[in-house]
Amino acid sequence: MSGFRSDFLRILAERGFIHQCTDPEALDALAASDRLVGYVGFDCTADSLHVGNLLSIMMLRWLQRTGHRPIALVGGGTTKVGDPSGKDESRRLLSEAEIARNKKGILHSLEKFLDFGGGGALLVDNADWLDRLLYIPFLREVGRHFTVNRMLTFESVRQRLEREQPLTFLEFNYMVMQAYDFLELNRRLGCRLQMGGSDQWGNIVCGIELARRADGSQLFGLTCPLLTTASGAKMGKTAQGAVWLNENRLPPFDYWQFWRNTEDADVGRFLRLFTELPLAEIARLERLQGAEINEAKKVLAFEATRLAHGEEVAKKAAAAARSLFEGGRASIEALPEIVVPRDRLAEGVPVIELFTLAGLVKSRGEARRLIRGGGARLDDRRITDEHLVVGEADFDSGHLKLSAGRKRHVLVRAA
RNA sequence: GGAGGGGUGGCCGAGUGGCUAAAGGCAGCAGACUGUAAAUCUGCCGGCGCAAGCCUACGUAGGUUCGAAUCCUACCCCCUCCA
Repeated sequence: MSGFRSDFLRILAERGFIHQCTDPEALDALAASDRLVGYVGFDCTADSLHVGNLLSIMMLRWLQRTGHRPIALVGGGTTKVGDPSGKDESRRLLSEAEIARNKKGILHSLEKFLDFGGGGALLVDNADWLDRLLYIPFLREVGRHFTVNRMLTFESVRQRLEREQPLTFLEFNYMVMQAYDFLELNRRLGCRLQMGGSDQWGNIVCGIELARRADGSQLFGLTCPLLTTASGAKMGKTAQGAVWLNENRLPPFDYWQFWRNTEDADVGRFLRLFTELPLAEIARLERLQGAEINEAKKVLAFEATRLAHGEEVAKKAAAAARSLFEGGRASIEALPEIVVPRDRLAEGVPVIELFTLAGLVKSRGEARRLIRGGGARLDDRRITDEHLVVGEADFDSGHLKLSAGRKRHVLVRAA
């Protein structure tokens, strides 16, 4: 598979992005000779993208870097329907206002990775065409190219039917709409390629078939593997939920930490997928053994954070981690922080409450347990008294560091 | 339409009148060991409370009882077999 002539496919193949691809030779020839337009769809269910979307985002980024044009499609229209893929239950429907807010957040995520400047990447919303469709004309133009027989064979549909879980007609239409998106993007913007996770294969192929039947044009599909960690856990999920790309959802320091705590066995693979370091450099890092592999993890954390949050922020996160874990001066400015008014401090605030405010624990009871278990620290001193009250006197330096375990820290600032 | 089985904490899954905030497992959190890894071991793991205790919770709504996840009634949902 590595005999690709185009930079785009060669890089994706070398770095491990390619799971399945329709007609790779023809796509390669196209990418080698022309400016290719390709897209990925993101659904609109949250106001930030997360690490689970990162493979797709990186594919778009490489598309742009190798001289082609990436399109990010947000599913403002399809989100009103809900994708049955892989879900065993229907998604809840979102209101227009929620969708608008989510779109803004998604653009914020993407802007870090793609250049939306003139002639560059494009952000489109399929609501622009889906909202205006008329039922009868749509059925006549598009619906006639789909057979229900074929639709029933798709994995997402079959699963629902086999488990005898309800699949509404609304959801059943999801693949038709996604297929139509591809057709529409091809007609409007000359888009020839759709990429996505391997779970999107069926939907993508649907679009390719539709375009062939409706317009006689050849479109292409490319999917990336579904990522799991070496231990088999789903990539990008932690205890607190998804690993978000937007800083308002997840502090950059925590993002950095997420990558820093990668399992040994995943380091090489992740460096290839989630950074843009040269492969030779990655090969060198990957060969590090024992404790030395920590160097590779720091590089991974820095590079990944740089892409998502910028170089300055990545440096701060790295510095904060260094001071936290490797001693050295207090360079803790990148830690997540909360602000407590001075007059409240004057009255005295129970530590238990501080931990709850900082979001390090979910309830006061959990804070107590943390203290009893010896996992709570205040400026690196273990807290032994769960009734401890923090007052203004504890804030000579203007801030106080709360720690839950070795890895989770929040800075409390007096204001 | 008929017969039977079932809905329990984030998930799986025991529990058939008080000893049940509910066994066990998974996931999670913390501690120890390490390399901020993995594996292992220990503790914790509904909310409020210093505690005693109070509140919330075993599909939903009622009822029986001193006392119900457990018994009764109705309803909703799911599964298996038959027509």
